[in-house]
Amino acid sequence: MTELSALPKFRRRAAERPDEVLDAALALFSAQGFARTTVAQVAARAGLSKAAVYLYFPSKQALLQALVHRAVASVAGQAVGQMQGHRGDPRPVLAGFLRQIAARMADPAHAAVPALILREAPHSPDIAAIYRDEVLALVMPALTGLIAQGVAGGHIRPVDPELTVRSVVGPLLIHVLLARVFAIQPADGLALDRLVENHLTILDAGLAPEKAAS
Amino acid sequence: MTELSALPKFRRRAAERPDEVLDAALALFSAQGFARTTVAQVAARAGLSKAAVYLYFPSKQALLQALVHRAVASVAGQAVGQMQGHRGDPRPVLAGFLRQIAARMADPAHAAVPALILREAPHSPDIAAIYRDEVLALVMPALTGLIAQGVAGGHIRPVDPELTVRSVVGPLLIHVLLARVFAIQPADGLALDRLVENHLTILDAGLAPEKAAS
Amino acid sequence: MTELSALPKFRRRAAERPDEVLDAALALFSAQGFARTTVAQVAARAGLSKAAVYLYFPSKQALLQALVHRAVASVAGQAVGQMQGHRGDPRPVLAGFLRQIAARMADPAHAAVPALILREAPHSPDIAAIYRDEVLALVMPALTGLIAQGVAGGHIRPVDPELTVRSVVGPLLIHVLLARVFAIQPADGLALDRLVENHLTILDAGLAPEKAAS
Amino acid sequence: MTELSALPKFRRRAAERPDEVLDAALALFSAQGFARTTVAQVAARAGLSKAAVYLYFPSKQALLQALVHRAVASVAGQAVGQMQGHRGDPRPVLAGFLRQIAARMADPAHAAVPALILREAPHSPDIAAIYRDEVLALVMPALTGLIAQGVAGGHIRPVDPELTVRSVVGPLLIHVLLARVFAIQPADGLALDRLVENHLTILDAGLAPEKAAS
DNA sequence: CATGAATGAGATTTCATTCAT
DNA sequence: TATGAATGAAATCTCATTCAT
Repeated sequence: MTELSALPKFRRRAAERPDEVLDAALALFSAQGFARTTVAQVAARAGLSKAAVYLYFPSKQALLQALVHRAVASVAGQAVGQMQGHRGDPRPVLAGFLRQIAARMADPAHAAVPALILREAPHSPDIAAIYRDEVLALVMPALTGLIAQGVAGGHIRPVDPELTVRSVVGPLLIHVLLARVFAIQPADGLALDRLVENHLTILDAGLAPEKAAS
Repeated sequence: MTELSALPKFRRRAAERPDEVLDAALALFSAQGFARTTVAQVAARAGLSKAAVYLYFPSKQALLQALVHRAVASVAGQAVGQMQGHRGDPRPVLAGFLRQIAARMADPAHAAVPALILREAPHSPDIAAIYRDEVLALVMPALTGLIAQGVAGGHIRPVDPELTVRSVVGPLLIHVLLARVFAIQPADGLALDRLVENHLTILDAGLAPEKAAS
Repeated sequence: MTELSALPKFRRRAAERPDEVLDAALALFSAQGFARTTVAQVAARAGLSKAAVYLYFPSKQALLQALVHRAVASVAGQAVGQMQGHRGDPRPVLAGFLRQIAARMADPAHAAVPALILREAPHSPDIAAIYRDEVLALVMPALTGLIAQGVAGGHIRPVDPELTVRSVVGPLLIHVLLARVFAIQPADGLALDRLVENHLTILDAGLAPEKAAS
Repeated sequence: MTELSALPKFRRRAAERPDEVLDAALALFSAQGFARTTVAQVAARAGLSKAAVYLYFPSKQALLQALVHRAVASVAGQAVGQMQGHRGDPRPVLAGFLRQIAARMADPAHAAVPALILREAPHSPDIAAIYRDEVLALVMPALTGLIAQGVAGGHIRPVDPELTVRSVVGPLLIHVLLARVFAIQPADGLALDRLVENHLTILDAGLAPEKAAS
């Protein structure tokens, strides 16, 4: 499967192993759910014995946590930076942000973890916490602040910044959810680009300050 | 225990039993997830023996299906009727629709089933199918049609009706999801009303036809 | 396996089952030790499935506890009664007590539980506690009190009552231990009677008050 | 690699290693029992890798055997010598022997092996055999012979020498067992000295030849 | 209609042991 | 000599499901 000679049993490459195991786990957890996936399946997919999985992760639950951690690391920071210091009309920044998320969601591998979290979080408070603390706690306030600043500067209509965040990102997320969970999507496929542009049209006008009528 | 005649001890009301079982199942599935709930727990909560559950439902999976069926039964029809024949600006109808959903979501009992479905659907194509066929397949086209008609009549901006549906309902659904899954909500609680009104403000302007300037 | 017709699978007699399981467990734990005995072995010996064992006992450890409890119930009371109110020379009572224990120890079934406890107690504080609290805490003070009263009344030499208890019962217990653990015993078998009588000879003289020589 | 020169960090003294492993094993087996102790724990405590343990001992069971062997090595000879050729009243020799054992038992490190053996012997005939053959087979006959000679010489009462051995050593052993297993001991601690002296008082009188009354 | 008793088939986790380096 | 990596074989415990009553 790799290269050179075929070493049947022992392969001894510890450094890569944990990641391989997490890859296998992600694929299976996403496809079947955490509870329905057995450690044996993860091991088999990673090309290891069950016991070897426990060499790297102390429990099945730890596997899930490590998985989420790995996926979540670095996700938030990128986007937040751009918003932090922004002054002026927030709409271009919001547009950029949505397009960025859309690009990420287009890759099923990236969409898999949030989907997994959405399903497992209710039963695993720790899983929910990881995502809440490492992603949402950073991104949501940044968005809220961005909008608040826009309102203050008169660049956008006087809306509730915190609630408006939902109006900004909700449509994109629901679009992906509908497609992934119920296979409900436009005839020409996921059409994320079109979805984003259509939504931005509405958002742009929806947030525009009232025309100071004469 | 319920009706008129006093048969307090020897209650043998066969007709209500299945519903009681489903009530128990819903509560438990919602709280712990389908896979983590045992038939024994459902039976205990319904005040029956495990075997009795199998008297009414042939399997644990059937329990879930029946549950979803029951919840979904009449949900769609109500809303669809109002949209079906509407002519003119769709925005008031959309507003009414959102307020209706919001009212329903405010009751945790009503929000439970969609949340459950969201989590179980990926692993149970049949569950996804029930919801898709009995709810989404009715509501989504109705909304799409309503918007298309609004565009055609010049009441709203020329948007893609199918994609705009996401912009209409997404914010509300994401709001509830954030609150339920990650406990992320405004300081003053779920604030569904405020969310809807804030969103409608944006939506109203966002969908408004371009001012024919000059 | 039992009587009448051969009912291959279901036997339905719940009342006797727990005791049958405990019997099986005692036999196996005694022969192989607790850690080396599997629940599967216990189940097989009791003529049940593994799962059925868990129907009656929530864990393997609980099996051990129930076992000890059952064996220990009522053991202490009998002997203690005779000592409680005794006045006068304690030696006949001690002799009776030792003969009673010896008779009990002659039956391997009775000796098994103390032997088991001796081995498992160090790792299972709860097991040690059961025996300590339900047997030793009753018998040892009774013996101590009996001897103290004998000393006070001048019937026996002024010995330390608490320590003398060891001199009374130690030889018998060590004899059984040597035989069971190392198969070290007289040529003619366990010879419990001879052991007790020989020990009583020594004890009788050993405890006798000093001849108040003239 | 080993010799003279000071290599404080890079210590590679192969010769001591097996003993260090046995030390670790003894501590752990005593504290947790053989079955509950893992080879990994032993290795960790000895500051080695698991595999290194297998370099010195072919199996976990061999570890236990070596342990017992080492502990047992010189134990017996000392005491036996004194008894072998004794002529005259055996009681002073018995007293010396008991005091010697008591002194040894006062050190938990010395008491650990017999306690361990007591627990593991029933499941490991080889372990029982080591102790039986290398300790008991020497000490018990020596004690028996000593007593027999005392009886023959009229120094002590005509008792059964083999059984009387139990009366001599049993109390001491039971005292230690009660303390170790059930934490049952005098208020002022293990009090081994007092126990021995109290027991010797009884034993002295108990073995004394009948007063040739007139 | 209802249930107590029972189980087969697994799931997670552990651990003594081995081997390439 | 020493070890990190790996595993086969088991052990405990769970659970959906069945059947005699």
